[in-house]
Amino acid sequence: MKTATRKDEIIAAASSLFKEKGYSAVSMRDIAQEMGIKAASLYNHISGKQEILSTLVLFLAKEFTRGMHSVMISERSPLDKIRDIIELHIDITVNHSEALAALNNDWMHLEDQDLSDFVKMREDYEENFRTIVKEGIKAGDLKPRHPEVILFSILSTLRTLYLWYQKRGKLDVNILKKDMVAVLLKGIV
Amino acid sequence: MKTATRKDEIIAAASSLFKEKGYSAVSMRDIAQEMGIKAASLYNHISGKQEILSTLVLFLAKEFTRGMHSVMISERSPLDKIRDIIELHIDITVNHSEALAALNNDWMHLEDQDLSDFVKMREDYEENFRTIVKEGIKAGDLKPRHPEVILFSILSTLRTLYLWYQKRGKLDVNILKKDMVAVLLKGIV
DNA sequence: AAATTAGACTAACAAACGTTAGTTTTGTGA
DNA sequence: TCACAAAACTAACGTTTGTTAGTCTAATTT
Repeated sequence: MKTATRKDEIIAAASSLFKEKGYSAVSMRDIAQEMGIKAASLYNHISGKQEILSTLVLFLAKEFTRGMHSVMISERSPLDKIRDIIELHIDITVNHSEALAALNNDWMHLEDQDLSDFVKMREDYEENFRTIVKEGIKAGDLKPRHPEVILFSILSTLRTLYLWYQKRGKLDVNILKKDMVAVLLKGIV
Repeated sequence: MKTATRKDEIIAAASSLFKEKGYSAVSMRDIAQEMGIKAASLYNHISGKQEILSTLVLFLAKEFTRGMHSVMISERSPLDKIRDIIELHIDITVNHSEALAALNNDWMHLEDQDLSDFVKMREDYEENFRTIVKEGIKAGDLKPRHPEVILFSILSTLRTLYLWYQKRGKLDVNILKKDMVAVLLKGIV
């Protein structure tokens, strides 16, 4: 557990502001004020506003990519893989709830290589998920519904979880996982 | 069916840009360019950027509020009311898919009275939904799960539907409703 | 034909933006 | 105590921002 550098502190402060107002509505002066310093001082630690965003977003994108990869190479059933993906999202949400807003809402403000890297990772992630869903249907694990609707309903719930997790007073992670898996897989009626 | 005024055209152009980059990242010059005119000309039709946002967001918020109200006063079962709410979201998504991005992501840039009006409507909407879910559980219509988790999983799926609706080539509305109700209520396994 | 109006235009404004340059302060190790 | 590096500062830059004022044009109304 290495100590947080000044750069990490800036990124954390920025995350919090991005979550409230979005990347474009947050100025370097806002971030500096949150840190108790002047805007120009930020440049002793980071190269610019864009670096804050890309550090934030690409870190999380890689986290999801890595998680999906280990699910893919596991020998578990399609249904269990979906359970694992749900838990992956919950784990990342619990550990990085501030930064997830930027991942979801501000990725389009990335530039050049960072943007195309991100889009690639996101597309691959969805494609892998889609494959698992299709395998689940073929194997009879899942009901024979349109894979796209299943994929969408699970993914949009998981992607917006960060919005609720904080508001509802940080529920216990294991209870959350249990409830979430139950509702998403078995429905409510 | 009254014809679209120039103001309506501006709001439509702005919606499309807001959806792509968010309210703060879109300039009046961007909107003007989309219309093929100069930024200053926009002010012959609207009072400012803020009016575009509030027109957009409050219109939709009222649409949801009105829809929820007619569901509430109906004499249907809690389960049927939830079905109706799902269909309400799908109808609004199909008819206003561009504007929904601003509702979801840019409402916090509203000012003063508009902001507090919006927040009130949104809170009331969620509270009404929550009440229906609780009644459904009490009546035995729904499984006895935590109402908050049910509410969250349905609502976050419905709220992000606009993102998928366009990407997946505008599916048929009735099929979409059927699939959606099935997946959200009965689960996938 | 004259008058009115809707809707575009150019030019400019003050404020806020991200960022740079150069300087001063602060804390650490020799 | 001195030297050095880390990290703050002030001041300013060129751009972009939302918006206003005033003007011109083309269509519609009288």
